[in-house]
Amino acid sequence: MRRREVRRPTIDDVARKAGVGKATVSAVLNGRSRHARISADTARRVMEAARELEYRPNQLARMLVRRKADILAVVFQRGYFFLSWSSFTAEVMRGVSSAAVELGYDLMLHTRDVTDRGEADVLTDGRIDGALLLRDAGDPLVPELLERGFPFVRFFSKGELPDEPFVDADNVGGGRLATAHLLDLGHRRIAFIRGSDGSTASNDRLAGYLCELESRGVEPDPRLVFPILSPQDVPERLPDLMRRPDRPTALFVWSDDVALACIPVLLDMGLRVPADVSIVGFDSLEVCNRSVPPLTSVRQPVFDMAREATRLLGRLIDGEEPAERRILFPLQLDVRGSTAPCPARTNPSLS
Amino acid sequence: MRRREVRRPTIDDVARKAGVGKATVSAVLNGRSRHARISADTARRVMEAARELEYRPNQLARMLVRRKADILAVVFQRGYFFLSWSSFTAEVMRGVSSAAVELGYDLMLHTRDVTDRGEADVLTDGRIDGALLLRDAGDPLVPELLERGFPFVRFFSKGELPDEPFVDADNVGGGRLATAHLLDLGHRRIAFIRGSDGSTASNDRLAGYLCELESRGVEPDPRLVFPILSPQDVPERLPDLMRRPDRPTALFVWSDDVALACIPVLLDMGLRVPADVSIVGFDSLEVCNRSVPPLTSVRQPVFDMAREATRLLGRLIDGEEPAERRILFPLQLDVRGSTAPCPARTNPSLS
DNA sequence: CCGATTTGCAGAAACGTTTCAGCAAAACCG
DNA sequence: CGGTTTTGCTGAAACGTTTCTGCAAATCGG
Repeated sequence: MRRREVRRPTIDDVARKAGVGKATVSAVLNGRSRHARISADTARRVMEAARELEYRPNQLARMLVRRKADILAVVFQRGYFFLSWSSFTAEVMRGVSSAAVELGYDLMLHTRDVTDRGEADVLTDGRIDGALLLRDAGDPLVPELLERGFPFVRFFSKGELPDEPFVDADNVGGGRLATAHLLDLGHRRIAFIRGSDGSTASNDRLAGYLCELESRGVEPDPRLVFPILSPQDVPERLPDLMRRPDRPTALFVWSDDVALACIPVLLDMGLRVPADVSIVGFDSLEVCNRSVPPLTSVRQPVFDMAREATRLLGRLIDGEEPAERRILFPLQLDVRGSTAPCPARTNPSLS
Repeated sequence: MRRREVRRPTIDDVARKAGVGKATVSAVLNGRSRHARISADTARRVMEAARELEYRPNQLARMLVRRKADILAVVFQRGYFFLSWSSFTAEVMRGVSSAAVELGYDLMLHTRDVTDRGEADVLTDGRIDGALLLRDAGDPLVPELLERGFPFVRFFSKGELPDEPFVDADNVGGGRLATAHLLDLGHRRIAFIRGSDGSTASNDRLAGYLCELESRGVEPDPRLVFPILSPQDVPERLPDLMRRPDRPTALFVWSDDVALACIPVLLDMGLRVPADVSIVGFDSLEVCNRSVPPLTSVRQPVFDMAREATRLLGRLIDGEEPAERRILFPLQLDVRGSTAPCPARTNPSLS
């Protein structure tokens, strides 16, 4: 596919052909001319020349001089992006791209394996106007970007630093909601399947779970807080929890993707859902309706949150001082088919 | 987050600080100096100055003058990317990014809603060195790019034009493999669930299915070729096929994602898998092992194919004339638990 | 020790755009 | 009609790199 060495026409070619200066061409093509007022006749000539030459401005040159790339980066936890892509991630990307289209941005995914130090460099090297960050708590990238004054918004995790813009859900409240639902159904041995240590979302949900248990006078059992980080790990890990003699009668799982992976594994162990074990997920993605049984889940407006985060980033890039740079979305519970009253006989803690 | 207006240090600043010309700085930092030979002492001074100033070259300027962006685009069928992201897509991206890292490329996803005409313009505007295309048959973008001499590789679809580089699997062979397996199990009423009309992959698998049926003397029934384009559509569409009195005893489904979505729906209809209905998927992704029952599927080396396509693209960008610019991967069948011998009594076409 | 070669570096051009400052000509005002 | 403002456009500077050309100084060969 030898690259055809026909030089693409430049703005000079258009200017020459139309018999005007290139400043005029630029003004005509960009419309927004503060200084230059263009006569209708000249504009027509320029347009015609551009059309005939099939002129398309070189975006790199534009970006360089305008100091604006019209590109946003989406930065996930290192390695996360392609390792454990999930329905959740897809929904995030849908929300981001929906807003990006409206604001006129393209999206970039950084895949190069860079050191922590290098990561901030890569983001601030001019090719990108701002970044959406889905990163763990205590990430060194965040203070680095903040210090450099590079526009970013953290989403689906809580901002930790003063002045750090973020969009998150009320995960503590969500944790309470799910736990309260299971308690109301009579469950007492409720396990919380948590995610990564660094995930503020998972940690907040855990906090809500503990808080609700205590406020209802149920003693939390630390052995019922059980980490499963990804759907892949479920077949191997979950049986460890469920084969205990005092196994839980309900699972509150930090993510829909993990919760959905639990169902076939439980079935395989001879445990029916929800007759023997109730499950509550988190996010309430569309797939929750398609599982058998449909998954009860705390609804997080993932699409809207991603959208809002992107718009906030847009405002920050434009140099606006948004009234609210820390946005918290409320949560609510979608009760579906995966939760049922606690089966009295199989619960050793009841008698 | 007012953008700190500290000007980033440029190559001039480094040159001044080190007391050398900027050509020297460039030579030192890039190493590969054909013309310039640098003394060890000068190199040290430059490095030191760069470190002290925390100098990071502006990539835009580099890209402009080098006429190289070190960025690859991944271009899916319009709208596909975020609408129906799936395990398959994730695997594709894993393969692409794996090769991209090795070759030193970043990845870009185009999300802006552009017209067909505009799409080629966006790709060739200088921000990107080459593109990986996952597009339907007869896509107007392809001849456009070919004519402009822009480097691209089509993957997971068959190249149609002369000289068009592509990486695909032997889908006809795969279709025969799956169909033969079901025929061997005694099935005669085998449905083929096909994807989009434009998908060469789905069409080739259909061709293989028809070919194998005929070569075994089984009359193909056109009513058993049934389109379901995405997992979301399964609950609504599949019952139409399976409620017929002469319903098929086996499904050969064009994609794992759709095949996996069929299992709960069939269960819901009271049909056991594989006792009542056998299912064969396509791709044999890792998730096939995690379903209940595990999904029999034609294995397509998605990761390797994506990787190979990316490497081919790399060579095309470098202006090499690769020996083979049309790569076809062979397929094989992974028999798992979702296929079983045909149940004689429930198949009206047998007697 | 003299011419030829190599070494080490600097200045300037180039990449293709946007934007700033300027400048004639035309239009306007009293 | 003389001065001010507006109109319509142009040339040059700027963006921050890489790379080409050139040129002294150092080294080498005999």
